[in-house]
Amino acid sequence: MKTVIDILEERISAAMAAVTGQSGCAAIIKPATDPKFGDYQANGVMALAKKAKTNPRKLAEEVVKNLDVDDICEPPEIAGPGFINLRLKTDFLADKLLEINSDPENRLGIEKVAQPKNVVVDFSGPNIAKQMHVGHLRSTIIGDCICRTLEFLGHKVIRQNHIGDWGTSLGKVILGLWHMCMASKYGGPPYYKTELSELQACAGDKDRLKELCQRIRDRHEKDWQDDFAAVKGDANELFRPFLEKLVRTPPPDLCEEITTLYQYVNQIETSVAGMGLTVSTRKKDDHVFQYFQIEYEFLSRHITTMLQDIDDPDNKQEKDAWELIKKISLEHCNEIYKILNVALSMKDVRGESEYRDELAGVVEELLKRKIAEESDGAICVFPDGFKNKEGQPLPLIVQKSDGAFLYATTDLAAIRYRVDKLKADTIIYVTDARQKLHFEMVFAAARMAGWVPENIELVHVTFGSVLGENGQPLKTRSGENVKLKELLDEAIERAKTVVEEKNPDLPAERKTEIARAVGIGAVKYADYSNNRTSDYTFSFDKMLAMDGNTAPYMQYAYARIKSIERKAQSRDVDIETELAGVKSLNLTEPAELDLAKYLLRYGEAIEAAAADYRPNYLTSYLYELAQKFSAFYTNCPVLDAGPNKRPTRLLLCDLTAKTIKNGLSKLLGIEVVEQM
RNA sequence: GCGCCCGUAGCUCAGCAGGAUAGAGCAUCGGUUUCCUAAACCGAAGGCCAGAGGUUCGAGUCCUCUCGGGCGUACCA
Repeated sequence: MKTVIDILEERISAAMAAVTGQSGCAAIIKPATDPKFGDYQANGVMALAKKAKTNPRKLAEEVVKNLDVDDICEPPEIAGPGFINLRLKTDFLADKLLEINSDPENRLGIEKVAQPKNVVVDFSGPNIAKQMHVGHLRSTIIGDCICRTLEFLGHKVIRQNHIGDWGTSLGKVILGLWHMCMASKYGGPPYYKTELSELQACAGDKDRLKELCQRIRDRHEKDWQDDFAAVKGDANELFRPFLEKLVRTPPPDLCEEITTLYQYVNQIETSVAGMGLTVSTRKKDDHVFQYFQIEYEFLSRHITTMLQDIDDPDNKQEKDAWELIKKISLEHCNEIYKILNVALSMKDVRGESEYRDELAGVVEELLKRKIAEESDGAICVFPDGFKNKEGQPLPLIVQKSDGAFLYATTDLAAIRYRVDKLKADTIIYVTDARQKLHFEMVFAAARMAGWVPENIELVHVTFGSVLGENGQPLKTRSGENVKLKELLDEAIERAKTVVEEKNPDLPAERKTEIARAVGIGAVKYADYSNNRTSDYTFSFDKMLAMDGNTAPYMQYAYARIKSIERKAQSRDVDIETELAGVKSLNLTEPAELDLAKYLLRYGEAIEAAAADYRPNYLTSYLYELAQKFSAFYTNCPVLDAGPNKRPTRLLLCDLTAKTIKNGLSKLLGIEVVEQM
């Protein structure tokens, strides 16, 4: 079923073409700005008149004369400088609603696209060295919504969770695990926890900090010596056995611990920077270990290089640690995805490490084809049109002067994979706006290399930050990232309080269910309902409010309809039979007509949302629909309506419920509840 | 310095290809419950769309400049 806008666009464009003899006239149909002008308006005639240098009103008259919309609209009216105002016929409305009602596929009148595309969507992409935090929320849920919407429209969507599993942060966690091992031999509360807060506490006090760092370093050195004392080699004494045990039986809080360990190592490295402290480490030379002192702040980077040489059996402990971290972290991510109701699973994971064998080849090919060149020791691509501070060409660095590859390299390898292996027609990247320049350059480089033919579309879908009430990016009081799990738990907890208050008589199990749906729904809906390009202020109170454009309001509207259905059953009204038997509608009340017209516009909202990848077009539509339903609900009794009205009203209720459910649940991944 | 994004009601935000009198929600004030969930509905008030020029029959929307904010700008992701 075509959207009303599309039908009108077609008809009026055709009339415009007939009048002017030009093809490709745009009618520019929009919803009327005021109900008194009708339901839709055509704005295109004025622009056309301007081009043709004729009187717009006269042209509009000509167009209307050539226009055939009798089956859809009342006679069109010309108004103002040349608007064509269109009012839908009630019969047309009724027919369309009946058509939606009888759709066996239950698509609510939404057509699938004629030519489905292969769309790769790169989203979420958490770094597995850390737990997911609030910074991952937007990419994860906006990406999910994009996938769901495109899928609903009939495209083939390939989700790619490009997790961070190959960078320096992994070196930090591996080092962190070593600390965990060392701490275990001391007994008592692990030193890394106390030292982490100590380090944070004396961040401003240089002397104390220096003293503390020296102490940490000395203990580290002693531990290292102990670990290597017995057997010359590779941490055979303590770390290896510890790791093996950890892999066999990981403690339940290991994920939490990994986050702390990461923070600890990170904190040490920023604290000791420039202090000249060194510790022992080893390096492999022809399968023989060499021992040397390394600057403390570079230790984790050194470990990263060993990790990156993972296929060397001598680096088995790094490999084991890495695999363990990855497993634990992904379990955590999956738990979050499940809570968030995000359709992302292990099979969608294809992280940085998957491209590790291709990175050298990427650089090599770029060099061979003179697309990349060496500059200050680094291998760079200089795409046209990018300048640095001095106005010099800005490089996209694909290999650092120390030989390491960067995320630009990985992204290029990933693009090749997505084009060649996944056969993408469109690749969508859902990341925050700060990476705009990076992706512009990566896209440019990929095009230069000929890896992405012109007909393949590369899209960077950006979004703003989540801010706290202070207007700054949302952080905990101590300045850390807010863990997503904790944030979601709090949302559920707060929703629980409200359910408890509003509907204390429900069974406990039901209350828990509702609290989950409402709490998580509120967080997601609040995000979706904002324009994704702007920052937004996170507020539990606002997102959980019953009034306004919130998830609870939407869920409540749905629950009210379901309540009517339950009531109907108790009155022996068989809704299904009654709806299936509806052959004609009786739309008369303003609230009925208003709701009916709006139900037909779902497709417009989806199209707009999909075209610009903007979930807020969906929430706006759904909210307005729920408002129109609420007005209808208060003005038009359903079950007590006479036999000439009840089927019509039941149908309006049913289609509204289906639309809300489709929008919330299918497209936004927000659960609906039967009762609230 | 340069580039990108942003500045709309007291607050949080919409405004989709330039179109008719700029819209919601919160907060404020006032009304509605013998009737399907009042977690609701109806109404009032609230604005020189940051400022100044320009293009146009018409500008929140396009162009130029100014002011104010955010982000980015060679080896982090």
